[in-house]
Amino acid sequence: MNIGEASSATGVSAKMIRYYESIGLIRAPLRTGSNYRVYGEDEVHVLRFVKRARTLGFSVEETSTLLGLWQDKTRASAEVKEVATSHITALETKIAELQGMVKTLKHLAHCCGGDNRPDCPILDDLAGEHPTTKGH
Amino acid sequence: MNIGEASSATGVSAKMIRYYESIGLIRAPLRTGSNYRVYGEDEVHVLRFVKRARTLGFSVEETSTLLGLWQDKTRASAEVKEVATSHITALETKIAELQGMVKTLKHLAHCCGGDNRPDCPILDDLAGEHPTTKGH
DNA sequence: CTTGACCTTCCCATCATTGGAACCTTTATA
DNA sequence: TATAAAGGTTCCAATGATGGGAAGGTCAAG
Repeated sequence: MNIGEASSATGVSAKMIRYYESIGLIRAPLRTGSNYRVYGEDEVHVLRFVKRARTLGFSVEETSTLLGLWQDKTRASAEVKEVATSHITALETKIAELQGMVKTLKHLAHCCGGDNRPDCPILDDLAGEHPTTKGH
Repeated sequence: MNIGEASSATGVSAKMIRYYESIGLIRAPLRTGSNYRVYGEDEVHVLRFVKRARTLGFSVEETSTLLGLWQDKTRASAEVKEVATSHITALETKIAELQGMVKTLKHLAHCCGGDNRPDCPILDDLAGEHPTTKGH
């Protein structure tokens, strides 16, 4: 299997497969006489693992840790759970942050006429004048 | 006011002030004879506008648009509302995405013993074996 | 044997921000 | 007044994850 086939078998682009190899996330595969990368089932399995972890929002660094734990037969599940739960916490922090932005923006958009007049509470807020918070 | 004072007056780092100037988001200020940037109240006001917009998650590009609308006395508030609401939509899409990740991870973490045994549903899921979804 | 699809390496761009080097200016202190 | 600290200046590089593209080698089918 060459890189293009491995790519379509895993959903990881050929570009990214080479990148993951270059940063040491995955091991360099064997090459053909004409320098083509050759992938087998094991490599595809690793790539799918990486793909899934990335889809779940783990960074490449975290994915590397998880990959190490996966390949370590003696690891404790507690270690994995620790990585996962701290990732959950980070995601929830991010979500709360975004929700705060949405809340503020929705309030401003609600107060904004959205018409042809130049008065705009959104811009007023951005400018640091807060007339919308007074009368509401 | 030099760049350091403008920075502490607005919460925008001196580095970023120079950057915003270099990409044309803000105008280049006057300079002293010794080439120091000089800021006045107007510039500080603009910087605060930028800071607020960035805090609300608008990209620099969007911030630039909003800044243009702010400085355009004849603009319609509808234009501003359009920028804001499409940003809200983007934020909500991102939130939903992150919530999906959290949901999956919480499910996996819940199924994971978190003990000293090597069995780990989280890794099993990442590896593409889905035993947790069966018995649940 | 040519064509087109694939592979290789290498460099560049993104987005917003930070860090640092090398150097100049201003201010405070000994 | 000499000097040191704190600030300014420009320029270059890195981050994280990915995409784009050029220049060139290789493989398959027609």
